[in-house]
Amino acid sequence: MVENDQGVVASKATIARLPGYLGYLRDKQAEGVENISSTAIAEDLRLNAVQVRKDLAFVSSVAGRPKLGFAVSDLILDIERFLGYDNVTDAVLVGAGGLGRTLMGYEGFKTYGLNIEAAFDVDSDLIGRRVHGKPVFALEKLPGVVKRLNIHIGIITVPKQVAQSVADLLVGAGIKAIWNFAPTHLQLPEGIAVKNEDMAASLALLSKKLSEILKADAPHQKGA
Amino acid sequence: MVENDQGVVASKATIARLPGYLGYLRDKQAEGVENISSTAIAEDLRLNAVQVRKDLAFVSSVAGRPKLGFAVSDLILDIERFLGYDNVTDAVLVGAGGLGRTLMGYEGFKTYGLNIEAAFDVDSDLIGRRVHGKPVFALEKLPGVVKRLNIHIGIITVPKQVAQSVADLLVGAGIKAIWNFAPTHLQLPEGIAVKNEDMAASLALLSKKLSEILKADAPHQKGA
DNA sequence: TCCAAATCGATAAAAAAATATCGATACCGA
DNA sequence: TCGGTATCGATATTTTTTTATCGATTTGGA
Repeated sequence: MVENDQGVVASKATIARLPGYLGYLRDKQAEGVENISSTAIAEDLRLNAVQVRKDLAFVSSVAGRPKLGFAVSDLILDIERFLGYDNVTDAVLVGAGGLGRTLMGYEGFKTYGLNIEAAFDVDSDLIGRRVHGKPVFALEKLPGVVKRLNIHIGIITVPKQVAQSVADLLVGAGIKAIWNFAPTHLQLPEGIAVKNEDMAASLALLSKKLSEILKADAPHQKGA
Repeated sequence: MVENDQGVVASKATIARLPGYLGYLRDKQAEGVENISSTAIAEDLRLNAVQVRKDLAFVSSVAGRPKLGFAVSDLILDIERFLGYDNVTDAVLVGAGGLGRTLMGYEGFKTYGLNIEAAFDVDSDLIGRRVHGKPVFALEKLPGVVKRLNIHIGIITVPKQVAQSVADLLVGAGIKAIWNFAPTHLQLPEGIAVKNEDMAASLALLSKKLSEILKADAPHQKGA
C-alpha cells in the first residue's frame, strides 16, 4: 500500500497496472486519440472500468468528462510523474552473461526511467570490455563504483548458486533495492527493497491456465 | 482460482508461490534435510506460516506431523506433480534476438517442465542456423511446425510493434497459451491463456518500494 | 512413563482488492 | 433549445486473500 500526495491509498496491484496504462495511452496518443473513456481502456486492457477509474484517480487529478472521458496527454504526464519516469534512476548490473547482456541492451529501460551505469562480472574475458556501450568491471570494483556514483539499485543476473553472495555484496556496498533475476529467494536485511523476477511463477500460472483450457476443449476423453 | 482433485480451491497467488516452495525444498533436500515445518519455511521465505500450511495442503495430502513438520521428499513430489513438472510441455519461441536467445539457452526451463522445440524469426542471417542446439526457422514455417508437433505454448520475444501480428499468427496456428515478453497488451480471442512478463510493472513496484525506503532513511531533508 | 514444547489443521477474523450500484453531469444530435 | 445518453465519481457490496486464534496431537527428553 502506498499513499499519494492527497493521502489516498493505492494497492500494489494498482501500481503494477500503471505501466500498462501508460503504454496503452502512449499508443493511443500516437494514433491521434485525444480523449478516452475508462470504459474503452477497460475493454482493451481486459479490466473493469471502475477499477480503471480508481487507478487513474489515484495518480491523476485530471477530471474525466462525461461522454468524452479523460484527456490522454494529461493522463500520460501524470502517470509518468507518478512512476518517476521523468527523472532517471541509475543502477548497476551483476552478471554479464546472456540475460545480463540482454538487459544491458534493452532500450526500453530508458522509457521506464532506468539507466544501467555499469556491469560487474568475474569472467576475465569480459572485464574491461564494453557491452552495449556499458563498461564491465571486476566484481571487486563494485563497492567503490556504487558508493562513488551513489547508486541505489542493483540488478542480479547471476546463477542462483552465487546470487546470495552477490546480494550480500550489493547490500554491503549500500544498495537499497535489488531486482533479482536469479531463481532463488534472497535473504536480506530489513530496509532493502526486493523484486524477484520470477519466471517459474509466471510459467506455473500459464501452465495451469493452459491445462484448464485443454480440459475444457476436450472434456470427454475419459475412455480414450 | 483453480480446483484440485478434492475440489479444494486455490488462489492464483498460491499457484504463483508453489515454484518458490519447490526450489526451496529442493535446496533443503540437497542439504540433507528430511523434515521441515511450515514455521521454518515461512521464516526463510518471508511468508506467513498459516499461508504456507494452506498452500501445501492444497497440493499435497501429506500430513504434517507435530514437532517434525512435513516430509521434504513427499512435498517435492506432490508439488512437481501438481505443477506438471514431471511431463514436459513443448513450446515454440518467436523472435531469436537477444532475449529470445537467452531464453533458448536457459537450462532451468528443463526443471520447470518446459522445452523450447524451435524458434522462428524473420532475420535471414538466423534462419537455418541453430541457437543453443535449437533450430531457427523462417516465420512462415510456424503454422506447419506447430500443427505437426502439436505444440500448445508460444513464447513471444519480438519488438512490441510486431507482437500483435505474431500473436495472431500463433493463435491461427492453434496455439492455446502465450507467454508474452513484449511490453504490450495483446488482443486475443477467448480460450487462449496469456501471461505477460511485465518488466515495467516489476520495475514500478521496485521503484515505489525504493522511494519509500529512501524517504524513511532521510526524512528530514526539507531544507536541503 | 509422563510432561513440556512445537507444530498441525480447522475455523474465525481482518485486510485488501475487485466489482456493482446509482445519482449527477456534460456532451451530442435532433 | 432540449432530451437522451454515455460517462464520471462516490459509495456500497462482494469476493478474494491474508492473518490470527485455538484445541488436538505427536514427539523428545526428564
